[in-house]
Amino acid sequence: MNNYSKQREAILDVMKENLVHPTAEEIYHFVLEKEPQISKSTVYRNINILVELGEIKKLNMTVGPDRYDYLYKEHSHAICEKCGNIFDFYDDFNKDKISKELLKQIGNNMDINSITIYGICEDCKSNNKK
Amino acid sequence: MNNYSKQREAILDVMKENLVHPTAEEIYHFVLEKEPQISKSTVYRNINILVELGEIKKLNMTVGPDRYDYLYKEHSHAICEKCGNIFDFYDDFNKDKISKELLKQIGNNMDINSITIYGICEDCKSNNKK
DNA sequence: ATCGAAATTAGGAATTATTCCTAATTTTAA
DNA sequence: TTAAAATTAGGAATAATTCCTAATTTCGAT
Repeated sequence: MNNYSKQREAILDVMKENLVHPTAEEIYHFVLEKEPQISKSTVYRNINILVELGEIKKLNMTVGPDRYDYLYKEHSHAICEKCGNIFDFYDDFNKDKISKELLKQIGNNMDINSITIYGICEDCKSNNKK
Repeated sequence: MNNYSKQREAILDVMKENLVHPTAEEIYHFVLEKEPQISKSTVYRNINILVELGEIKKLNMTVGPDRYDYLYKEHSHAICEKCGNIFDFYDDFNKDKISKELLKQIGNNMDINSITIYGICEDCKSNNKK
């Protein structure tokens, strides 16, 4: 794994141009405009490779399919569990502190990749239908 | 939604007895021992209801299907993105502080349900095959 | 540049995870 | 006790993703 292909480059370009946390399906449609005969399996395979290479991040969603984010700058995410909206934010609670706390509590020295806050956003709270 | 049924009670019992973050499929198999003719759709439907009622929590996984956790006590999760292991831990960085930070940065007063740390655990770091 | 090995591709089949549908049964509450 | 509302089992349908294969592209050593 790691040979050049214009398909993989087109996918990464799409991720750089669209900072909107697209799903795999959405990435596929964006890429189709650059590479009209790319196949969906190629898109899925390369998304996984790019995640593994650390070029993009996978966002695990509560509602709907997973989403992806290009890491132009280190940041965290707050995700609404009702509407699925994703809010980027820049945290100041540092990883070192959490890292030490994890080691103390679970006895496992994890490398932290990201911190995600799950909750209910303001709009969903006021549009409360329950 | 909210009538008593022994099926739903059996699912909640399974969640209370198995603090191992099971998948929906695993919950189905555990429940089968109590309710041998329960159907998988009933399990899925009730899992979703119990999540909505706040009795159990859905854990969004990077690898594999989603997992569920009975909330015997408020806690956070650290999830290994490689092996899928879930570590429960009790954080001391309080929600209020993060809440205020979110409001300041994204201008949205979210209710925080949970904080999840995604990373790579010690075992996966040392068994590094890359 | 040329050639063989390794990696990647398109396209579609297969698989996995979950939701939806329907008629029958169970629960509720008046 | 009874009718309305909720829930169920079972299976079909859908959604999301991975797998398979033969053809093509890329790479690296000449």
